[in-house]
Amino acid sequence: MNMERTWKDQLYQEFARIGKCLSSPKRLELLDLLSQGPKSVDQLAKLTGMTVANVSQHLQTLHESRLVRSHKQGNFVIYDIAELSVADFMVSLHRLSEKQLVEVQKLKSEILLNHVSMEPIGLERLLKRMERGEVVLLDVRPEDEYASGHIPGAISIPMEELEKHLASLPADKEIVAYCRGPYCLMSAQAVEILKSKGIKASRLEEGVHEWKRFVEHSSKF
Amino acid sequence: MNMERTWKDQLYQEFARIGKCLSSPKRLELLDLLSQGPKSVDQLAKLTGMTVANVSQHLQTLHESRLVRSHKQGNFVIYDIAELSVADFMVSLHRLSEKQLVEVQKLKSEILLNHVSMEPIGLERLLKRMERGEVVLLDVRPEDEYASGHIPGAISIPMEELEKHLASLPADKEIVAYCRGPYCLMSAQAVEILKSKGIKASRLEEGVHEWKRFVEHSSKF
DNA sequence: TAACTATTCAATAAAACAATTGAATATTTG
DNA sequence: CAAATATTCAATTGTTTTATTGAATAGTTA
Repeated sequence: MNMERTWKDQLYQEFARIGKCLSSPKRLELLDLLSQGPKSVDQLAKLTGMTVANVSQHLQTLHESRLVRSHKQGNFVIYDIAELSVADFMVSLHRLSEKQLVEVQKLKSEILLNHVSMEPIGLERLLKRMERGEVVLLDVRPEDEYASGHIPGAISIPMEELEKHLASLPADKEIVAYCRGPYCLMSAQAVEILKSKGIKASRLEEGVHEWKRFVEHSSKF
Repeated sequence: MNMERTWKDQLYQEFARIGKCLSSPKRLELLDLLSQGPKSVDQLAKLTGMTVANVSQHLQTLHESRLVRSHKQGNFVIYDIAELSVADFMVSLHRLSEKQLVEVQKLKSEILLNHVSMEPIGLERLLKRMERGEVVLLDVRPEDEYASGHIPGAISIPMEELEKHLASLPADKEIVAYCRGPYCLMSAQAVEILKSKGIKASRLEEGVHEWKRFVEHSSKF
């Protein structure tokens, strides 16, 4: 049988291994969560609403395709994305999905209508205004996610502690809140809380990886 | 039941629709071929070694996820990628697969060992040498693929016509051949033919989309 | 060492998928 | 209008995949 054909078949078989990882909604959610920082199996189970056994199984699939890696820490097994490029690839997938599938666009806009008059600020404008000291960037993700990577200049106040720490925010400046990315609602909730306290606030749709891609694509010279 | 949970489930369901398209080797091969230019169903069937019915089925899956589009032309249905970004996404997938899966690296290097002493030229060096007029870039894909997009400055001689048209090549310059990309072997075969005729030649691994990405990432200023 | 916790393993049942076949449709050509 | 061609449809089969359950393992703490 044709040599070249079998070679191609094997090659595409391999590409499809990565593809198979992306064919389950739950696995995609796991990859997104791990993109924000390492997590244990039952942390992931709680965040996704899956059973632990189920999560473990999915993680092994991802592991076999080298998209995640793990190490043992005491009783826990901590999973992490295998490479930064995996997170970047997830951004590509989100972008493509949003561009091609109206359903994604619909879902996104529909949820933001629930969160009143939320015109998001763009990355470019945000960075300019931060330079001029006009706004404060607020990272509302859990502390450990902030610790494993955040947009430079952002301060960290996890969602649950936001109401307690309102005082520590500069009263005169506008607040821009961000979280895990375009499909995470924490920042939207944060903005609502801030607004309800009379603080001027807006939402940054992008997360760390979207930011990273932005600076890489715009700062070449 | 939790509002946010159902929203996320729907959203990731949609992302996974794109993922499912990428979970079959044959569908990936179809996407790669269509990235090079529009093709009819049985053209694709011949190129991939599948039955026509099977190809048609896969194409419909891809169509439902808006990764390809089609129009009727006489008796034929011509399929095409829906967006340039689909081709770019495929490049991302290839890159990620090659980075994470040793199997892909192995398959790639093993086939290039069959093609004698084939040190490929890099894009950067190629473009410089083209500017200086030291090399001629040769596109060995079928004419219509060249017509629907090629690296600027390249001349088109489809693989099958190469031996006939050897005379039309400048005798004093080195030839660099390219084809559909890193996983297409036409350019390697072309180089072998050229070398056997005593013409100095080397292979460019990259195809049109890899080139496009290269210039977009390096020419920002 | 015993109890406890986090994770994985193994077996199962239900659902989704892929390849195959032959028939049906639509368009073109003689 | 009949024959030919390209594609799609529909039904079938065998294979993979997913979620679920309960048991097994490995490491920790009392």
